[in-house]
Amino acid sequence: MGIGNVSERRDEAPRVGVTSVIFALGPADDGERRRLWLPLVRRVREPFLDAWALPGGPLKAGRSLERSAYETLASTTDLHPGYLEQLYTFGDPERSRGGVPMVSICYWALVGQVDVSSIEPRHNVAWFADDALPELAFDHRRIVDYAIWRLRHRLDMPKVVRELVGATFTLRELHAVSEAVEGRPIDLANFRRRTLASGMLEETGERRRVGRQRPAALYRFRADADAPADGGALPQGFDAGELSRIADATPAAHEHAGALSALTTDVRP
Amino acid sequence: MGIGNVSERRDEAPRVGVTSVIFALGPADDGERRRLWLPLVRRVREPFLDAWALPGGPLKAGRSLERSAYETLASTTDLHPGYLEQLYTFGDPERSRGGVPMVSICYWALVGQVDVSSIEPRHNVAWFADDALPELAFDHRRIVDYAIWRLRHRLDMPKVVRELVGATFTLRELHAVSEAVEGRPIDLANFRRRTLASGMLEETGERRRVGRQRPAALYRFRADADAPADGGALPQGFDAGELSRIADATPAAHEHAGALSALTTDVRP
DNA sequence: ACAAAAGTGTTCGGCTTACACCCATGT
DNA sequence: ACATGGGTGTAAGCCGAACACTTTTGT
Repeated sequence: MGIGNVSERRDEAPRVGVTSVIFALGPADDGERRRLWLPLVRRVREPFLDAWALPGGPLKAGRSLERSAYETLASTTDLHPGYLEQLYTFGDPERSRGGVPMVSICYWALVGQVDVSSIEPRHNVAWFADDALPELAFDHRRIVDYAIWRLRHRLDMPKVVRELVGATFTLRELHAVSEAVEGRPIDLANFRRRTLASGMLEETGERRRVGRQRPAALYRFRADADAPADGGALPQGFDAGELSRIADATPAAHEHAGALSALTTDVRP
Repeated sequence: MGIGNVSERRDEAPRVGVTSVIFALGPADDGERRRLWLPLVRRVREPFLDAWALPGGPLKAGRSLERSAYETLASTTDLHPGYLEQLYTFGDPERSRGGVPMVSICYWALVGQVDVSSIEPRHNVAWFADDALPELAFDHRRIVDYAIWRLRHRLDMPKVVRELVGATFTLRELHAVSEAVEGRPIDLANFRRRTLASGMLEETGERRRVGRQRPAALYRFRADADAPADGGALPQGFDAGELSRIADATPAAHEHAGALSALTTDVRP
């Protein structure tokens, strides 16, 4: 893989791949703020041999972009995403740095709350906290930063938040999630009022006690809270229900699990 | 082009194209609100033969996505865009409706203020006002709606607004542009205060008289107003200066003008 | 003087912020 | 009683909407 053949490769037709930034919300370690975790894949080829990279795979004919992203997720994490949204398409021919010219259609996804230590380790896959990422291959660091930025701008969407807190939750739990994603402290009293005033929540009637103090009211998102306030017919992310339909159209997805786990988007086998 | 070969085509590898939604700000017709205009291309092939569609062309190897979009623009309008931003990538295999499975990387662009009636007519290219569009091929109507939505959310960016009003302008002109893009009336007095309070404008010291009334102060955007307030290293649109560099890397662009004018993204020759 | 546009003031309500405070519960 | 978290109150400040108003200019 010398430098000599770079100029030849540069004229090849670009390959198309789908790359995913996958987020999971980690547990609350000893009273600290919770963190976002994401799985990375170790590269087994040049360029960037042995570096960590975002999971990805080639775009296969006959599959929608979302389904390709879904399959990538399933094969690298064995988890089913609860939310999936297109992020950006990168295609600068310089970005593959000696590899084949590559167009990467990037997605970001949520897989819910995960106890990272309990995930069964997989070959060449590891999870990292968002504030302790290693050096990444290609321009993947930029892509991760962009994905985090997007997630932070989606905290007003029930589709997204529901995936991070579960179906029912106390306002304090919701608050903790917001602080974890925003990466900054948020006044609890004001958060409470603002959130209730949004009209997106309803009480379940039940209560939950966390420590041994007064139990807190449990809430859920109203069924009609997903209606987009702004533009209706615009490209949106997919929530768990929509994704299950995508998954249903992928009957053999689990059998192929692992087949892509050593691949990353920006190189072909 | 019968139905019989659809299933065969479905398994082909997807083609990649670049599609652009191009906006120009039309003149103020007899005191009415100004409108956005956009060029469309008449299809010369099935499917959707003779329908209007967004201009586009295949993604060529060795070119960045932006440069491909830039070339598409130059060849269909003979105008140089002053702003260019990626919109979304569409890739559902169903969308080509009998054509070859197609991935379209969509961009939107501004080409400044245009007197549509003075544009020299081109074969198979025509300009339409945004509120009087014809039926569009494929899912192009959705793409246009999304592009308009995005433009409306970019009115706080000097890069974008500068392209619509020119280098210097009165507050009333700026106000008229905002109303045209937002598609709704905006209180002039409040607009004036809000805009000045943003700190992005500075007076040129000169004045301009439009009718025969009191002349208005001329403003320009401050040189440092382009600094993104939010995320710094995130994918952004390209303004005129950055695009000129892209164009410089495209020496033969004008010679090829017209070569793509009859193409649209979702079909290959 | 009048018309038309430039430009200013003022009031109102909604929403965010900061922070003090009371309430419920188990040890 | 007291600690801990659940939940409420309140005052200050910012910002946009609405709209009345003054100023400047040419005819």
